[in-house]
Amino acid sequence: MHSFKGQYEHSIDDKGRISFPAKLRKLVNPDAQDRFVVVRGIESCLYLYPENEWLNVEAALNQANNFTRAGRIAKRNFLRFAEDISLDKQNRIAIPSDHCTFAGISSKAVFIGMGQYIEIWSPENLQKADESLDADAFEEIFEQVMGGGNSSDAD
Amino acid sequence: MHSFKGQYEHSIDDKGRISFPAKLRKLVNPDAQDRFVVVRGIESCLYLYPENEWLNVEAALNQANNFTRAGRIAKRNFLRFAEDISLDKQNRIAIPSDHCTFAGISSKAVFIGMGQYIEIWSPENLQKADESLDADAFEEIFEQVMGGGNSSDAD
DNA sequence: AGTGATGTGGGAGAAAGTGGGGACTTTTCT
DNA sequence: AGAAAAGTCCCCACTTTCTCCCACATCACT
Repeated sequence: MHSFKGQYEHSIDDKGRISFPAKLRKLVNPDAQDRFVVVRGIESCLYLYPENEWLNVEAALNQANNFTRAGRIAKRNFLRFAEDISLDKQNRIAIPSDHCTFAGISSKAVFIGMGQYIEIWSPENLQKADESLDADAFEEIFEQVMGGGNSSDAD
Repeated sequence: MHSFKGQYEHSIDDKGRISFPAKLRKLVNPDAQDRFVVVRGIESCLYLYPENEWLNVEAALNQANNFTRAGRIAKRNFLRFAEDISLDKQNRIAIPSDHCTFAGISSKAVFIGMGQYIEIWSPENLQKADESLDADAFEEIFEQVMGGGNSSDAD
């Protein structure tokens, strides 16, 4: 019931607000309604977690040991770029400016449903990522990811 | 539900006061509201614990065995540099000057939410720490942590 | 075509961050 | 001991940022 999918491009106004796509909003778990966490993604994009999904991430981070160097680094570099945001009465979110800069987002942003979370891209970066991925590589990656679990593929 | 996250840079005035970030303040447990403990961190930064979290630290330290060298050292070097501080009516804290010296903090300071506690860095030291962080190693840690958090991907 | 939901823009008020003055306490120096 | 210096805490004030609210245009559906 709450698996995000689809792609939606919206514009950003002068105050840094973006409409949250209505179709995605309908998929958000009611427990988390209006409450999200944005965090820097691995590629040049942002991840948006509804609160209920974020709790899983936090649980994983809390297992990192604060008194080992690797544990602290992991935690610090993940949490420092995470921030709570929520929808306003018009179902918009305001993305912190640091995060916009990181993701190269200025006047438009693309939401991509990714199952448990949502990615936010600048159109330019998304296009670059698309271009750097040729069709063969995509097929290979797809096989690698899906091949194992998909037994109907075998015969 | 009160897990600190985010990164906020604030300036320090002539009297040594720093605004405590509003977004972090909203995450402080109401039991501890306004009351904190600063302590020297392991890297060149300070740790800031809300009172309720500090009690857990104290409890852990009290379990350290006083009759082992490691136990004594851990306890001594943590407690000796710990100090109570609290927010003033404008939600500012005054960091003791020797703590500032230790962390190299002069005109600006960066707060980093670390889950149960908060780190305070000088911008310079933080940047140094960032530069010494190997990007590939971090990505590996990142995937490891995130992979664990996304266990609900299975269904 | 009408109606309601959705995406976009702007104005006003509230909140956050910053700086400084003044009263009071504590420390230090002669 | 007494005075000067430093530190602490409260109040006030200003600027910037955020957020709430209203308005309007567009789209989708019946």
